[in-house]
Amino acid sequence: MATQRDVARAAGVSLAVVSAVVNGTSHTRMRESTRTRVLQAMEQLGYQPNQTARSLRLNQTDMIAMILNKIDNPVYGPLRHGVHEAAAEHGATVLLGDAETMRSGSQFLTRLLSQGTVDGILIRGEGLLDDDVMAELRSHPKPILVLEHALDHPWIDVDDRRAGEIATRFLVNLGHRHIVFVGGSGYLSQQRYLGYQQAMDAAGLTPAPHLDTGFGEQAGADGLRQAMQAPTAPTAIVVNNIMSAVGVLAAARDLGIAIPDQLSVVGIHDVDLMQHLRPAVTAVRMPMYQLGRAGVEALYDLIAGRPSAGGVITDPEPELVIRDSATALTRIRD
Amino acid sequence: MATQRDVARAAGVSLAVVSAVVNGTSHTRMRESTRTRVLQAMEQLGYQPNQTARSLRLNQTDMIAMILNKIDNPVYGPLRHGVHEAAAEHGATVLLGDAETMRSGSQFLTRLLSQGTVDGILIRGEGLLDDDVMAELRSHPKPILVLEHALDHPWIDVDDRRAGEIATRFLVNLGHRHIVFVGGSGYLSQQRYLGYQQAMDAAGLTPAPHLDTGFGEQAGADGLRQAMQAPTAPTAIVVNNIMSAVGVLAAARDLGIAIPDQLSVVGIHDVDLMQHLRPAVTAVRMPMYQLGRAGVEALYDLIAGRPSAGGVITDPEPELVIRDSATALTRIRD
DNA sequence: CCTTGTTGACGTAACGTTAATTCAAAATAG
DNA sequence: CTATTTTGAATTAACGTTACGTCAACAAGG
Repeated sequence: MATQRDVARAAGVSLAVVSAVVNGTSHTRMRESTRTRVLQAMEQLGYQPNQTARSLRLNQTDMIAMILNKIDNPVYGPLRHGVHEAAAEHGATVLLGDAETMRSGSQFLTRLLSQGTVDGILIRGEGLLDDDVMAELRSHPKPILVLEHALDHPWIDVDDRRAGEIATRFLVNLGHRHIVFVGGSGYLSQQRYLGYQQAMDAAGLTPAPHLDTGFGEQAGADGLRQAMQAPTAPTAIVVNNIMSAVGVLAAARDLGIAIPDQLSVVGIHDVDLMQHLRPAVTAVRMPMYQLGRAGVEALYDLIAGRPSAGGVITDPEPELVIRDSATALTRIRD
Repeated sequence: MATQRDVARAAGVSLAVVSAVVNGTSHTRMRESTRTRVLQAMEQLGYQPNQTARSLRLNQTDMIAMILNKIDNPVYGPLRHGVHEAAAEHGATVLLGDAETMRSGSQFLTRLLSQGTVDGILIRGEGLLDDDVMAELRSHPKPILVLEHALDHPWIDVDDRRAGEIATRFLVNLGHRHIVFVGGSGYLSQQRYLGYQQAMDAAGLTPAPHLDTGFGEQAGADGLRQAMQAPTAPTAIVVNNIMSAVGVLAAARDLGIAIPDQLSVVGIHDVDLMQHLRPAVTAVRMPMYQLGRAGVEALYDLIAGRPSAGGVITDPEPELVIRDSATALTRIRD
């Protein structure tokens, strides 16, 4: 491949001029005619800048890493989208990694920890990385931004507590009095549960304990089964994470529980899939796209050494998307 | 951050020795005591090799790019897994890109096209990239391997035709005679349809035309609606791509069609989600993990200038996973 | 006519690695 | 005891960029 040296030779100018043409540097000036001559030579030789050399020289790679705990969870679609878009605006590419495959000594981690690979790291799922890995990451010379609440790192997140509250209040307003909160574990789920509690308290209802059965479809099924074993069965259920809603629907079907007639369901996080299930699932949509964008901006603040605007994103609030899985309580229970 | 020069100074040796210690080069020899002294200095200074400098020197980045057309399609989970794993065995990291966001001039593309960013490219969804983008990619100096049938590039793929055949034959063996093939578009879908045709022909049945409604949930719903408008309604349906199965189930529910009693459904590609739907979806599982691994191996053959073993992966055959969405035809129709 | 400023460019030193070459000292051979 | 080989290392030249410093030629100002 052609280098700047080749271009310089072909255009009959010095290296410095070629570099200046490539970068539009103002320091090194030249005649317009020279510029076009260089441009032509570049065109003719098919010159492509060498990123590696550039990165070495500038000590900056224009790449950021994003670590997610389960990449193909559809809730990350808009997040990824926002991150990629905002990164592109900063001229950067995104190196995507899955926390699940990030054991200590993994290739991805080694790559991150060696110098000069990325300009910064975005991470969601801090809780899922073992301490060794986090310790190694913390030793990373480039900034790290956590996309969820974190104690010892700059962080930014959507309003999970509020989402729990919105879902619950919606059910309360529909007349439900026995509402359970199902699924999840860890800080985020706890925040959502807190929102649930808050809404229950506000309505003068007693919150049920958090059925923290974990994540994914099976967690939803397990949660529903547990919930139905209570002395007084709930008439509504807030599902902590959206893929668990699939499991809730399946388990309800298996148990002969009609949704929404016998049980109303509201999920937290909204994905395309939810409108294609039957019944279509009512869910609280989180501003994940905005989280992605804001995350990148905050990271670039850090990279530039500017103070970074972190904390909870409140501007686009979590938004209730009403579909078919929740309905007003008509039968009087209890 | 500490460089080899710092380590050399601290250990009282030359740069060459440090480099040799880092890489275990045999050419530059040293006393064991010197080696440990260097190792200690590295430890003490927290030396991390600079990837960028290494890449520049070696003209190799130990990164490969993988381009998918819709990253969060769950069918890609195992593919990604296989690719990451095999890449790790080659000491490489994977740069993941989405074809959807790869327009001409996109950041990701620019990055790929500039020299020295990746050692090779894996791409699935060639058909989804416009000609400009493909032309640009083709000019890329590093090898490209296509993870689906391609005319003008080395390629490797799972056996889509066989999958269509397996799904269809299963339904034929269950006694179905009116079987339609729904969803998809493009080469891959066509292959699957070919398999469908083949199985129909083999059973002496007339294949229905390909209802190529596209991809995703909506495509499934559309396909089913179209299929039911035929003069004689089908008793079974092969769904070209798995996420469309969700749409088929939803549309069936909306139309009052009981699955599997009135209509048997078999999907191509299997994902976790399918066992959590009701009814759980019978599907043909494709060896995507193996495709990922084989793809990386083939790519590294190309990179090393060895002849690359491409073509259709036949070793793990597509495998039928029987669940609840297909059943024997009991009512005599037509 | 000399001074000062501007234009248009060139030379070169890094950035951190790796690997080829060189070389002194020690070990071994004859 | 000298000649040769081996050991253990040091020097140095790239890899392709970028940006600082320099500088000749020419123009404008006094």
